[in-house]
Amino acid sequence: MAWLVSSLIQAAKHELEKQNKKATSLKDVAKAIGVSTATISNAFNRPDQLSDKLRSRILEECKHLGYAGPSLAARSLRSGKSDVIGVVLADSLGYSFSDPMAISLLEGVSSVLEKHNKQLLLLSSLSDNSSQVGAESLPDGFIFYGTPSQNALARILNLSKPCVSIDFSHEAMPSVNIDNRKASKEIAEYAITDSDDSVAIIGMRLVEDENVRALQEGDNLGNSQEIAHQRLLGYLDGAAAKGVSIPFTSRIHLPRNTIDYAQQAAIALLERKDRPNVILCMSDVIAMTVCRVANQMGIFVPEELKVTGFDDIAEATRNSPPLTTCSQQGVEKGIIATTMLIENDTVSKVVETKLRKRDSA
DNA sequence: TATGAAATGCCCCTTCACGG
DNA sequence: CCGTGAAGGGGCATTTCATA
Repeated sequence: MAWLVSSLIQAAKHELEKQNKKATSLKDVAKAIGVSTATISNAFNRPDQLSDKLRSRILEECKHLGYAGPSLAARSLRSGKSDVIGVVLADSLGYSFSDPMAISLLEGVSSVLEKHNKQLLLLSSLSDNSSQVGAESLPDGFIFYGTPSQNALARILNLSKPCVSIDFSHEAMPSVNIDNRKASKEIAEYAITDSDDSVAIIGMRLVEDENVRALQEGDNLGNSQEIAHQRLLGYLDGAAAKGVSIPFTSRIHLPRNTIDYAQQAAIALLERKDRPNVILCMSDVIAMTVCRVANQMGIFVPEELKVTGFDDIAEATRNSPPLTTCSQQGVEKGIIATTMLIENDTVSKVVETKLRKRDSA
């Protein structure tokens, strides 16, 4: 009798501990059902390893016990795999969700991951506290979208997991890129029709400066492989091919690709006495903003002002007037990069861009 | 005795090797 | 064919050990 009571107390105590401490584990259900842990695991993951009868009994019991199946965390601990792919965004998550290109890219990435039953983990290289190891220990591989912070890059490379970069190149991984310089040259040549044209450029992140401003001679443009740098060179190539030179005062830097900054730049350019009649913009967001400002000022696009964008986001076709821009196939880039990662393809790819001739230039 | 370093234990699961 | 025991894997918590 005494034994019975104490064992009941033990059982109750055990039950209580289980309730407020931790969730039911594979081990718990194995004990409760009276089979080995391996058999439970097999029942969920390898049905061919046990009889249908036992398997259905186990699944039924597990449902009763409130056990949904082996934990992902424990599985990845054992197998060293998680079936999770990390996408490292150069910008903050909040900004990225407002960036149409990032959205398109993720659409492409997700479509491939879904086919392969893999999960997606979004990381921002900015939310990166010194040397602290964070969520990046989970994924089996990484896709970098845009140049990440040095810290994040170093830490992730240190994990020796497969990586693919998009829109930048790094010696340690294959990349998916477009030819920014060529594409920019092409669109500039298309928009500039006359050697008398007065051309301006609005780009983002040309220099390290938190203010909207014109470039100056001697500005340090940083890494020559940077997208903005390449597009700038492309525009200058195109202008030169048409016999036009673009003065520093007409090369405008924005700290980020946002409507607010673009508006500042647009107003400044269009209020000039010698205002430009062609504005080459490094993104559709900037170009659409320029169009809107021009409309408000009573300047006709494209009759008095030609505007070109870059990216070919969905809104570009709905702009007034529809935007002449360069399609850089965001979805496609996401698909290609993810496929490379999954198939262990380490050959870098250049995705073809397409000039979209619409009405703004 | 106080402190830092090294060893051990655990977590939870998958999977190899092997016994009825 | 069915099923099981036990190893092992990365990091954290705890214990043990060694040194100043």
